[in-house]
Amino acid sequence: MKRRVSALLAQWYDRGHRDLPWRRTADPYPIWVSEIMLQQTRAAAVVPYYERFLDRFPTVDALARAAEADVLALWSGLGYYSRARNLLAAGRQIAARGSFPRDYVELRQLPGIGDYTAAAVASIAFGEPRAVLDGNVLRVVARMENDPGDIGASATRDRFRAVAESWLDRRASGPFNQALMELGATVCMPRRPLCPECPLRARCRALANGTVAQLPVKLGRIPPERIEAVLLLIRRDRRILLRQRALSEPRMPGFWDLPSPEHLPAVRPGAPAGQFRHTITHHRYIFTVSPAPAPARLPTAAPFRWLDPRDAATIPLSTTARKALRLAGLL
DNA sequence: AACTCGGGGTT
DNA sequence: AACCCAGAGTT
Repeated sequence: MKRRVSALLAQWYDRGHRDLPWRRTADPYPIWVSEIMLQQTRAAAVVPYYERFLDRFPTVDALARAAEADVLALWSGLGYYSRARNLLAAGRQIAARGSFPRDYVELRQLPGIGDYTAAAVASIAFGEPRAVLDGNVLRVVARMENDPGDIGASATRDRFRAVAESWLDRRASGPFNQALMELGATVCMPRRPLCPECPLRARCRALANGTVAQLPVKLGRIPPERIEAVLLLIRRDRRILLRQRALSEPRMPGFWDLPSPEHLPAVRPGAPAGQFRHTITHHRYIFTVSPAPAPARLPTAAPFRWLDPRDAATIPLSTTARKALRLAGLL
């Protein structure tokens, strides 16, 4: 007697799963916010940001009225800041329109909502029968089917999506999708998966073939690039000199950061106070933090301001600046 | 299809 | 040091 994948998943999920805050609501707005924060970000890292964000912006109208700098300040440290900008832009579209999008097609048109997020919100909030395809699902499908296709290739994704859709419980798509992702996150993990505990082990072709550890296949990895840079720690009384990144800069436009020597050529950096590492995608930065005397006059080419570290949570401050201030014992 | 996102936890 | 995470936008 072969039971459906969805039945095996549902029984396993109902026996116990992580208690995540966005699973306690049926309101599409917080579900949407959670899905944006969860893009390329682990659930455990999202939880405190999610709580703070919804405390500050409890409704889509409250979000729509917010200043972008305030949204970015709450996002500061979570990374991938275009998510926050797109979230705000989409929230303003929704508020202007007067109603929350009601299905996958409408959701998919909003900035920051791609195939995954549209399917996730549509299924979890509205019960629409859409299968999600995220990193967890790709891994579970690759192993269940023992499929060595490159998960970065569109042909593989189309094939895997068809499998997920064939499993989908159309009457309970939200719980089904969450159960499948939960399985990938807590049992069918990238390394050292817990196959003996897996509710799908009897149907897993990779387990039967002994190829679990080789799946999924992901080709075309980019080698990391090492970049060294200096951050200047310039103090006046209790305050620290910050420089705002230009709106035209590709990375983190509008964010406040510590200045570097190229921004203040007249300043002579002192002996380093320390170093820290910072990684994003394939860039590995090594920052040296150097105290320096305040310049007699600040250049006018870039906007500067003085920050009392106690106000650090109120502005969009880069994580590198936070790390530097923490290293210096100022935060 | 390739590339980028100035994160960060886990192994 | 890899690996990769409830991905999306741009070129």
